[in-house]
Amino acid sequence: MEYVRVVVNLPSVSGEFDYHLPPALLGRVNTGHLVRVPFGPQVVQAVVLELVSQPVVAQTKDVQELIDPLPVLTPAQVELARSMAAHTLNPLAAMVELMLPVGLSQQADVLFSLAGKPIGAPQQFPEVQKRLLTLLGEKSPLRGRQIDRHFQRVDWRKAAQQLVNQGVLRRESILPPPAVRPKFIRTAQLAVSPDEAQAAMPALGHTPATQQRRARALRFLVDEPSAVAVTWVYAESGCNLADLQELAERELIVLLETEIFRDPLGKLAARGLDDQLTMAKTSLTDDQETALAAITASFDEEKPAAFLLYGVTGSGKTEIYLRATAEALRRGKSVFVLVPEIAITPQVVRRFLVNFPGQVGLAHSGLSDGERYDTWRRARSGQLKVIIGPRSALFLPFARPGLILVDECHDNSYYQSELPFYHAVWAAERYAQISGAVCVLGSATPGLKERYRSRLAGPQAQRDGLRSLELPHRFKTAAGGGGLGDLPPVTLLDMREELKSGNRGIFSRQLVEALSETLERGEQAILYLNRRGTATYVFCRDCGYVMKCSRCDTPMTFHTGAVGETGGLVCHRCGNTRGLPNSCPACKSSQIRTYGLGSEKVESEVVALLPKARVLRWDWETTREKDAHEMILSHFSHHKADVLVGTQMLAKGLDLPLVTLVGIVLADVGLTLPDPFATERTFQLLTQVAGRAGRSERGGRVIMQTFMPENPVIQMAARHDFEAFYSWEMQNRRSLGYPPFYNLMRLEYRHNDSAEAERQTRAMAERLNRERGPETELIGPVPCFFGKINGVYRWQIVVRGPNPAALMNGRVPDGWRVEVEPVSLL
DNA sequence: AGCACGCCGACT
DNA sequence: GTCGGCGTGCTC
Repeated sequence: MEYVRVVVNLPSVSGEFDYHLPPALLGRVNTGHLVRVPFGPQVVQAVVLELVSQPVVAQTKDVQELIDPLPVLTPAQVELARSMAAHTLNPLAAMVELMLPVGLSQQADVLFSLAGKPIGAPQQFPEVQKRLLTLLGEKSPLRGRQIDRHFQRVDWRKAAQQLVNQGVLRRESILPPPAVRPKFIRTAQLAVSPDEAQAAMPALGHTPATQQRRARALRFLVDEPSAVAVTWVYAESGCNLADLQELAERELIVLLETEIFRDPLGKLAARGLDDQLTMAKTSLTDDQETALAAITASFDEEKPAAFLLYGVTGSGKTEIYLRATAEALRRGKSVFVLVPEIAITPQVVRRFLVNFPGQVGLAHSGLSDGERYDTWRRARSGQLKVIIGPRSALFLPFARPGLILVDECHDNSYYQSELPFYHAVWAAERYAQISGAVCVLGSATPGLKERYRSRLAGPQAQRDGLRSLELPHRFKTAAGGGGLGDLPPVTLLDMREELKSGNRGIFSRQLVEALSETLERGEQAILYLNRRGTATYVFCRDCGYVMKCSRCDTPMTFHTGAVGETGGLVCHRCGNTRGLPNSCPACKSSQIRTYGLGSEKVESEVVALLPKARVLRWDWETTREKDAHEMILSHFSHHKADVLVGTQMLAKGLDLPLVTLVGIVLADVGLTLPDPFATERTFQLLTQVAGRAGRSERGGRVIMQTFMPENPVIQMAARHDFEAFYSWEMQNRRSLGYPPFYNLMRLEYRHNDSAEAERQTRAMAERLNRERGPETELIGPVPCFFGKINGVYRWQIVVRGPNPAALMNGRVPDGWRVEVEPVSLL
């Protein structure tokens, strides 16, 4: 086995390449190792996929170097990466990249320097070349990426190449070393017995001041049983490094370099953790026992199962996660806990931290590269046993995964809707199969597809099924109190009637009344609106013209905070802003007004109607800053506000026991979108938000305002009737040929010129039509629903069939974005 | 990602 | 006649 098959770290290169192992590396390189290899004219990083005895090509180059003595990927991860690449049509390198910590994986670069050749009259060079020569005259050599910073939006590479051809510049391919490194601190430790140290104290320096300083340092170390950071010694004794070096010279102490881990949990732990969050001492309910027993039993099966844990809000899923985790740890296995967004699930995170102290790592976007790298390394070395985080947390390198939990598995944040496209729930299941782990998908509102899969029978169930576990009853939560009733009753409120009776406000009279009663009782309320901004549109009452973003063709939204004193318009696609128009751009009428409502508007209305209410707004706008989620949530849960006004985020699994009223300001939003998944998303959001009410013995109620009370989706959501919705929507999906009955693939083409985007898309449609089988059909080509983003036009084709991805022959055509099993067709 | 090879338009 | 545009294809 003197050859390796590698994937090179260039995200758009999809192939696998064979290299020869030089004698010095023989036996030291194996699957998962990170190496440096020559690739064409450049030097790049590569990850070893496998050892091979015979390369597929006659000529092979040598592996240059082993970058990290330990593998950066486990064999199971390599298999997962290959499996994901095949399923999503992404290049293998892009999947491997997901698994490497930022900073460790380095892209190749070029190094430019002056060749020392005398340059004639500099003015004979074009502008860009002159600038390059000046730059390199000041600082040389420079890496390509450093030069990039000096030339924004200017293509300097061609000019540089010309100078290289003329012999004025020299260039070489380089591979920068990893940008992250283990962090070390200097520590000191007593090297002699306390008595010996005591004896040495009088003669530690020539002057009394020096002697006393060194004696204080030594005395401090006598009291410290283990190595301490030198900065501590400095602080305690006023000594400096020279003093400690002198003490070390005399062999009274030793100076050490100790590796420390940048620990993102430091801040959390310092805040103190509630011990009421430990696993309930009380016994589980029968349903919980049954579910836990099934999961536990599966650990010891030859082929561990994938479960769908369907539990209504407050039914105690977290308790099962905790106990299943304990079981996995007892078996020496590690555990992944995937959550939609870590900032929104502080309770779940805390409970894991409290129950498994020192073994839990957090992975999320707020970490620095160093913290991320250290978390990754601690997972690799086995110091961490449990990882909690969003979809990317699945890719940390545990040697022996035993359990993969996906909380709120219906949540769309598990799908990465940008390149490279992938679904973390699919990956979690696949990874569990590969590594022999148990997979548990938990949700209060499982998706149609998961539910369908949990009800398969026979060989289909064998191949594609989920084992169903149900927690149909609400449970006494750790944070809650007494026994709980059923899900809260929902009142459907016909807003057309309100209009007819002269109420033109955004709240029905019943909702206002319920709000004020709730606050009088000292309880809390949530108002949910699936929108941001004060007004959805600015439109002309004379001609109907709607203000749109010039770059995106998307209606702009009014925000009081944007664009100066009076407020202005914001495009939520691209962030473009502009002021409010005084007259209609189309017909010059002055009757151009804001129309619609958003969370800002809801907030100000509540303040106007109930001046004493303390209102908090929680939406994308108010959570831009770091830790804003936690601050808003803790503020509200400590009852420092009475009403929480918010958008989508309210639907996630919050536990707010004082909330007894949920008002859904407009349930209709989302039901009219041209997307086969919009109905399901809306139903899930509505039921999730409704579930926020009455999470304690105080009970609760929901008021759902709508302009279409006869709409079956709204009615079923109001009844919490999952079963009815399931069969209703399954029938739709069946008759329209959508998942889970057929699979979809979405192809998108983007271009500055709309005609070109259309032309390309039509050409692709023709090709697909020629190659498709009779069971496969195309929807489109059509412009996307969001047809223009940031000045770029988008067209798409949706392919529907038993296996539409097969049409691509494993590759995405140049310039196309292809989504296999998309979660939205907008 | 680079870079080479390759085939069509405006210049020393 | 060449310089150079970027289309296509390859890198073990």
